[in-house]
Parts: sequence; C-alpha cells; structure tokens
Amino acid sequence: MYERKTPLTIDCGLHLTKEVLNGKWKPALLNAISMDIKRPSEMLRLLPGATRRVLGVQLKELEAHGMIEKKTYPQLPPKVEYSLTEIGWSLMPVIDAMNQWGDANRSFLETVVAQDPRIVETTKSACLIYRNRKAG
Amino acid sequence: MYERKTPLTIDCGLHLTKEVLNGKWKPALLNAISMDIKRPSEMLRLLPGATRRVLGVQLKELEAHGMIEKKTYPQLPPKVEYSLTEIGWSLMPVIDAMNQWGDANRSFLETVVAQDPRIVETTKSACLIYRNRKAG
DNA sequence: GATCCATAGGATAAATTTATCCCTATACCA
DNA sequence: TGGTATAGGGATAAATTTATCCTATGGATC
Repeated sequence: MYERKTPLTIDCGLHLTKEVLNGKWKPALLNAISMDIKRPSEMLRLLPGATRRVLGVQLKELEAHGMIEKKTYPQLPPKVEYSLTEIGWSLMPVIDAMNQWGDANRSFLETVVAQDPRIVETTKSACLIYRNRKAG
Repeated sequence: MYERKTPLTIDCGLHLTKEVLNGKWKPALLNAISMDIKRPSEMLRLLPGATRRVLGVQLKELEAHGMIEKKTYPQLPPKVEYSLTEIGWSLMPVIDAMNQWGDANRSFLETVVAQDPRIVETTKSACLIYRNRKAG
C-alpha cells in the first residue's frame, strides 16, 4: 500500500475538514447519499465522469473516516447500501454551503475557472440530479 | 506552462466551489486575509508548513479566480497586500462552516484521520492564529 | 562586501491522486 | 453458452499538485 511521505497537516478545523473532503468525488458522494442515492451503481450513474474504481476507493475512505456506513446484503448479485452517519449528517450543512455558493455564482465561476490558460476542456456531465434531501 | 489533460468537471456548484478551494493552503489563505493578514510574508509566518513558493502560486490562482485582489506598492523591498473581493467575502461563510465543523469535531477527526494506515506522521504547525474577522 | 528583507517566478524533482485495465464471484436471462 | 448486473480490489500508468532549489531586485545594516 502507498505510504504517505509528507506529514499530514491537521492543525486547524479547516485542514481537518479539507482532509475529509479531499477527493474529487467525495462531496458529490456525500451529497448523493444524503439524497437517498445509496447504492454504488446508482452513484456511478449519477456521476458519469467517475469510474467505478475511484468511487469505490473514495467511498471506502469516507467510511474509514466515519462519515458513512456500509451495509452489505448477502445477495447475488451483490447489494450494498451506504448511509450517512451522525457525524456525516453534521457535515451536510458544509456541503450545502459549498453547493449553494457555487450555484449562486455559477456563471462567474464558470468563466474565471475556465479562463485558466492551463485548462483545455471542461465537462458538465456529472451531478446532474438534484433532489430533495432525504430526512436525516 | 503545464497544461491540463483531463477535462475539468464544473457541473454543479459543489465542483465549482471545490475548484476554487482546490489547493492545500487556499482555505487557510482566504481565512488569513479575512483576518487582515494581508502580506505574503505574514501569511508565510502564519503557515509554517507552507513554502513561499506554494503560497505565491496559490495566491496567484485565488487572484485569477477573482477571490482576492492584489495591491503592489512600488517600494523596495517590495510590499504587496491582498484583500478579499466581494465574491471572496461571499465565500467566507463556506470557509467558516468548514472551520467550525472541523473544530467542533476535532478530537474525533484527528483520530480517524490519523488512523489511516497510510499516514506516518502528522503536523499541527500551521494555522495557529485565530483572530477576529476584519470588517468586510 | 556580505547578508537580510520582501516579492516573483523558472526549472525540476518528488509526492500524491486519478485513470485504466484486468480479474474475481454468482445468479439470471436469452 | 454467452452476456448482464453488482461489488471489490490488485497492478500500473498517467495526471496533477507540492516541494526544493535557484536567480533577480535595491536599500538597509553589520
């Protein structure tokens, strides 16, 4: 297994939160689970830009960090459902704040972000579904 | 210059916000500037884990994304001051939410984050200063 | 004259994260 | 038999981000 070589910075709340959300799809996954999209295959369909592999890895990390719980059904084909833990739910206001700020400033952000000369291409293929939040 | 090879995902607010905050020190820098720590040298002292180089790069990106403004004083030695733009200020509630959630769950998070077998070492050397928010 | 201050940024190495590809297992369906 | 669905995860390549090191500026200070 890969072993980190640089000390992880966990000084302030900001860095701790950043570490938990550190992963391309983690906020989107938490958001999806909060909206009752609980099976990996559903998440994969919801986030076409992601691969099964990455989602699996990031779900595992979220689970290891205590944000989500995994329930495996002894069935075939396999069935797995994830749900937010209590602390996972407590993180949702942060996710919501990020989501809302980004949406509220969408046109501006799309412009400045895409203006970056390093960026050649952008995609809007993911996170297309917005639903009501499942009752926690 | 480095050119991105993978399309940037900018579908939902979540990803847009993530892109703006994408950088090890960006949330901490925004937080610092909001607390009237406006000169790069001050930020460097505040964040001992960071190098001058990285802070410079990330400040430049924040500026390019319109979150901060740079004022250069024609002096020697050079003097530069950063300040939050209007949209930068509007992002502070998100930063605050991250900061507060992380602080509120500090002991739990320090445990689970450090439990990761990939992690060999952690550091708490940065973000040590908390002050009152400068009036926006 | 050497050194430090404060800032900017080039060049390159190293670290870390993502992407790709592949294989496992089993029930069901045509 | 062959393909589909569902989930897990190894191995490795590629992409991206950070870290290191170095050069430049001009005045002040030792």
